[in-house]
Amino acid sequence: MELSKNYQHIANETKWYTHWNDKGYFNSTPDERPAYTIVMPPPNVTGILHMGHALNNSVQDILIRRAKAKGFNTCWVPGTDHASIATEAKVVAMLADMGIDKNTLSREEFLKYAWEWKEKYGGIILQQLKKLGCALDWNRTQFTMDPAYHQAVINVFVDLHQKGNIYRGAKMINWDPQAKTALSDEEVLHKDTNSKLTYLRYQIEDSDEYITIATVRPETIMGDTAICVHPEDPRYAHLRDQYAIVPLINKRIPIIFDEYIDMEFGTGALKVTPAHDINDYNLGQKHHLEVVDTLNEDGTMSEAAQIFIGEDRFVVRKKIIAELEQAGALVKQEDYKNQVGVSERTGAVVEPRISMQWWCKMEDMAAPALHAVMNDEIAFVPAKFKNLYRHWMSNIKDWCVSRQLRWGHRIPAWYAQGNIYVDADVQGAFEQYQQAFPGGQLSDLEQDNDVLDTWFSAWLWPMQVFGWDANKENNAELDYYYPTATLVTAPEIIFFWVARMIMSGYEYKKQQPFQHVYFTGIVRDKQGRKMSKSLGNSPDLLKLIDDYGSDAVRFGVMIASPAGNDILFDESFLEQGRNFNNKMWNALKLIKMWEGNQEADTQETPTHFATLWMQERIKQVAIEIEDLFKDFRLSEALKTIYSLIWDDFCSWYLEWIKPPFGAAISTKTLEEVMDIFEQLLQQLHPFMPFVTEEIYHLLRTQKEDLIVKQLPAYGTADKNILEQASLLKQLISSIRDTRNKQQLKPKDTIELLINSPNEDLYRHIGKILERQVNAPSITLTKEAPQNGFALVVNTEKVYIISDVAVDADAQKSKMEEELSYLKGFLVSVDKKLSNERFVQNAKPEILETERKKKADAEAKIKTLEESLVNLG
RNA sequence: GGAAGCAUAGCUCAGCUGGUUCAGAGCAUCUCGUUUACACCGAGAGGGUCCGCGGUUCGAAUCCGUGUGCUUCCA
Repeated sequence: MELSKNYQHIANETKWYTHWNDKGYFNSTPDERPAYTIVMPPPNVTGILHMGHALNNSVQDILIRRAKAKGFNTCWVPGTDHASIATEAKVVAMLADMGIDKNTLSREEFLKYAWEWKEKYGGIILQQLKKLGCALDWNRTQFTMDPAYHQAVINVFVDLHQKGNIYRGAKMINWDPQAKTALSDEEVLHKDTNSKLTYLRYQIEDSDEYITIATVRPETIMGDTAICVHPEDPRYAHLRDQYAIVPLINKRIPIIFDEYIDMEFGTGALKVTPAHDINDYNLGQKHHLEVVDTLNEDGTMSEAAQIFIGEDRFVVRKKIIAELEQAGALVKQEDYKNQVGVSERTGAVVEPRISMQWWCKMEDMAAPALHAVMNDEIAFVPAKFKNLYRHWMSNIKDWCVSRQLRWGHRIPAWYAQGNIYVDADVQGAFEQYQQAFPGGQLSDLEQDNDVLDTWFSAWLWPMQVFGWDANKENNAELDYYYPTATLVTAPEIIFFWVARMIMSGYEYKKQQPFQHVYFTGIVRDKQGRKMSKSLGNSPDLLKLIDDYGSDAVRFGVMIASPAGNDILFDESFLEQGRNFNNKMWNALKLIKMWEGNQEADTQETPTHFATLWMQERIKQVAIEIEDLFKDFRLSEALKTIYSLIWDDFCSWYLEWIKPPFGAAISTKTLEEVMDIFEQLLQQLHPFMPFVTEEIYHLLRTQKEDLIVKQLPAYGTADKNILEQASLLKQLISSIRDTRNKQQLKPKDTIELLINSPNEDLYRHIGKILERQVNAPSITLTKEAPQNGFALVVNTEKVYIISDVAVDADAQKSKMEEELSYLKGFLVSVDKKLSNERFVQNAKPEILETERKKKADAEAKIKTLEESLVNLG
């Protein structure tokens, strides 16, 4: 078969994904093997694949494929999240395009549109993950609004309510006036904003005196119910028990004193608006102030504002200034930078608002969850995120779980005659109601209109995907797959999701949901900016996969991204990955060429040392990789394999065994090189699954697929052979360097004389060395030749004789340079070794290496000096 | 205002438990090279006071403190 010039990724990727899938390699059912389970962080059903997903899912796929090769029964569960706010926003936008106002639709009508939208556009992202090669068990695909999932969520709500952990109450929450829903603290982003600090004067009642306050929200003055100053502020001490008059509406409000006030800020006097600021709210609670809510749910002024009723808060902020100025209340305005909270989903400026919501108490659930992470029952990778987690968990607040949306899990609470009945279904609620009111009718019950926070379903994910339900006995699947092995996610959702899954896991399974949490970094663009839709700086991932191949994309996102470190995405990483594909492809071509010209060889080939070395090298690297995987140092592992294949295998090994032009290769060597290549492909497979599987099968007929091939147990490598090879490499490099500097052409041959203390070694490496430096033969000698260019490699004295005139000064100065470096080096080593404290304190193996360094340096110095003497 | 992280070659970054076979990779630069695996390549080379300062230690890029700069999270 003719192999193409370069590796062609497009056809292969589809071919192999289909093959793996058809063979059922992705599917898992419990058996006698240990399980290795990962639940995929379910992307939003509205989502499309971006770089963050590529990184996140590459990591998971690597872990899964590696575990497969290690004999685990791997199970990777895909799914999507219904994403209340994000999805509802999309559906509302779609309706608007169709000329339909959401508010004119009944709940049922709206949900019909929403489900239609979900069926049509939702879950595209799962198809896209196939292009990335993800070994997901598609039979287990879940959606967080599937009927069983829904039931589990409802049951948890009811259960927590019965336990007294869920309650209804009016508190100040973050209100998104665009989506018209409550948000949790975690859903609010704080943005630096250029604002105006407005100074306003309020007249003191029954006097000509004024008190000046500073505010960034002049439109809220109608909601003022006090002015607050510091009790020790001499400027205002005389105002105790006085009242001030709110401009424009002439409302009488008390002047109160509280240490909360920062005397340095503004004028040291604060207008207190309990309905529209969390700090003011707390102050109001403390001083029993009236709460006047001057805003409607859509951010317009309410009746309570008395003026500007129905106009938007930001319009009013501008308009009111003119009126205040006319009324003589405006003192001045100055530029001011502050942080404004905006909704993570809609971008609208969030209003603090007092509102009746459902709350989940967190304190009790937080305790075991905190403990588990602190004592590494759940190990964070990297561990630095433990700090962040501890901080949040120790200051945890009750969780606002209700959202004023329609798309989601509707809260299972029914209202009748002023009472609330929480139950899994209306029938249950009705029974409760009848107990309280025996004559009550079913039609009296009205269900809560709100839905649950999306994370209130997501936090059950690792359990529910295996059929868990609070009202059901555990099942065999759950027992087998849970706790899951590793959760791979972004640090951004450590509170939203990770912490809450840990809490629900301990609450309901009395067990951690996962053993490790691997935090990926955030993918940024070249300038270090976060990739986002609004910036338009996320590359089109599917196009990149088409252009470079999935393997190259995986390589690109993995090569420079250790756990928890952000990655600055650069297309040159992908080029590197693509080139790597091609490198392996060409190695394959070379071997296939040899296959066409081979002959059985009974004798050991003169280059047999090469194979011996490569086999030991693989053992050495296999052990390194095993350790790296244990520590989740995946990018290090990839780098290690990359270098093993490119440098050791391609650059050294293949060149060493390459038969002379036109000559046949020994069948035995060919078998060995294929064995070796297969092992390398297997090590690389989790990172670059498609290209490795393809080459593996083209190399020779295989009984099984690489994806399911089990890793052999590797023993320890033979140190001697590794050292000998290292010397051989150094000899080759040094001699080539000399050839280069002597301006020798590749075709020019050289005569090589070597004065070596290890003459035996050259029986093994001599032939290789000759070929690699284009020397027809090597002469072992104890004499220095007259006309040779001398160089020293370790303790080998090498003389190169060629037709080119030798620049004796050049080689002399180079040797002297090296000699002085070595002497300096020897002094520092000697200094250490003669330091008693060092000898006493250092570990034995450190001492050993220092002694060896000393011996090596001395030997080298001796060799160099002898050579210098010979140079004259 | 509170907290965390980062600062290593021109660029993007590795460097685990402190010990010059760890100062490294890729890209970029320079020299040479198209003898049939690969120019998406090969052989070589150059390039860093490991942010400043102080400390711990026999020994620090690595640990501690501090300053500066950048980033992020929280309020």
